[in-house]
Amino acid sequence: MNYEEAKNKFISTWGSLGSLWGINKAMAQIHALLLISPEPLSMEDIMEELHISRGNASMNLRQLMDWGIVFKENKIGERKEYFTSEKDVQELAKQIAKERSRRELQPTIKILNDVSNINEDGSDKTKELIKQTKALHEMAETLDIMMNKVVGQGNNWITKALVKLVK
Amino acid sequence: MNYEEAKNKFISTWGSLGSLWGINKAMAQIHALLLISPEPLSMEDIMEELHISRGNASMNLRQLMDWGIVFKENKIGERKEYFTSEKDVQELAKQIAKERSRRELQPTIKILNDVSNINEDGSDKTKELIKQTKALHEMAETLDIMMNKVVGQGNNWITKALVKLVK
DNA sequence: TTAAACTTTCAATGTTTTTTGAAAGTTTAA
DNA sequence: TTAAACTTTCAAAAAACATTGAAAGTTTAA
Repeated sequence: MNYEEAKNKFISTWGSLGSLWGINKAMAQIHALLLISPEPLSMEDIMEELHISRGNASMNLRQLMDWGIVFKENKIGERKEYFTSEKDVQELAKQIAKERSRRELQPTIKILNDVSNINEDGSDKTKELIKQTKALHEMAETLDIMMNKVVGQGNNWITKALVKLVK
Repeated sequence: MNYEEAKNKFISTWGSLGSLWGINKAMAQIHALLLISPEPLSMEDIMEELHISRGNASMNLRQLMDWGIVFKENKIGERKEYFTSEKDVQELAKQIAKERSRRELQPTIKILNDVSNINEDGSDKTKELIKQTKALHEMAETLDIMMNKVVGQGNNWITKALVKLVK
């Protein structure tokens, strides 16, 4: 496999993986491209490499910046904007975990909490609803703590120790 | 909030969360319904509760069984098939983690491995591609271990200890 | 056997999401 | 100021994905 093949394989894999994880293909592909690019790229560069339209590039770059994993960069003496991705995968994971917690997990936790606090009326179905949503609530909170405190935090020794322990 | 409201809220929340996690809405809703149902339900019951067609119910039930989180059950003397979900959320998480590892993470790890092993040709871009895919490969393997060995395994004391440690 | 009771399949249809591209908007240099 | 260089927005088109429902398939009781 030569460089071009490897690059394309990586970009398209990352792209289809992205959609499984709730971000769209173009967004994931732009991210993949920036991640392996030693130099910042302009919007023009990105459109060309990935064969996507200007609008598409613009919108997805914005989303990536909202996620905090892609940044604008300005070359002195140039009007054009350039983009780079967070290159440290530890930091990348931290940022992604943090955002997914905020966008998905926390709203879910709130609803699980509301639902699990309805009035116990003695019926089987109410008991089951309360029991199961309580259990999910507890699990979601554990997961939330993991995502915010364990992933990518400076205390990465925890992960290493854990992996050694269970491997 | 009464039982009906709470139930509907739970089902629709679980349904839209599902699509964020890569399974479709009907599938997630069927799962939610079975999770809080004290009795096994027939396909008819499910179609009625969720207002979905027979075909839809059939296909998504099959997928849930493929994921190993929903089971067929036969009532004696009855021809009809009934369905229940895995009720233990710990076991549920284990099963989901295992399947996602198998379906998504492991194929990705393989590709990251292939890509990170291309010939180093001395160019900056090749160096960067190798460096980044190696880092992602390592991270993906750590995550894979976590998903298969830590989540839901009998050794749940690990999770508890970890949460206490970092909370 | 047969036929009733049930489940599965799949082409057609409907829905949602993504993408395009051209017009509107913004910034900067002169 | 103006106009060139660039970015953003958004309605319309395309693509992807989910759902329906009727026909085909399967199982079981008699």
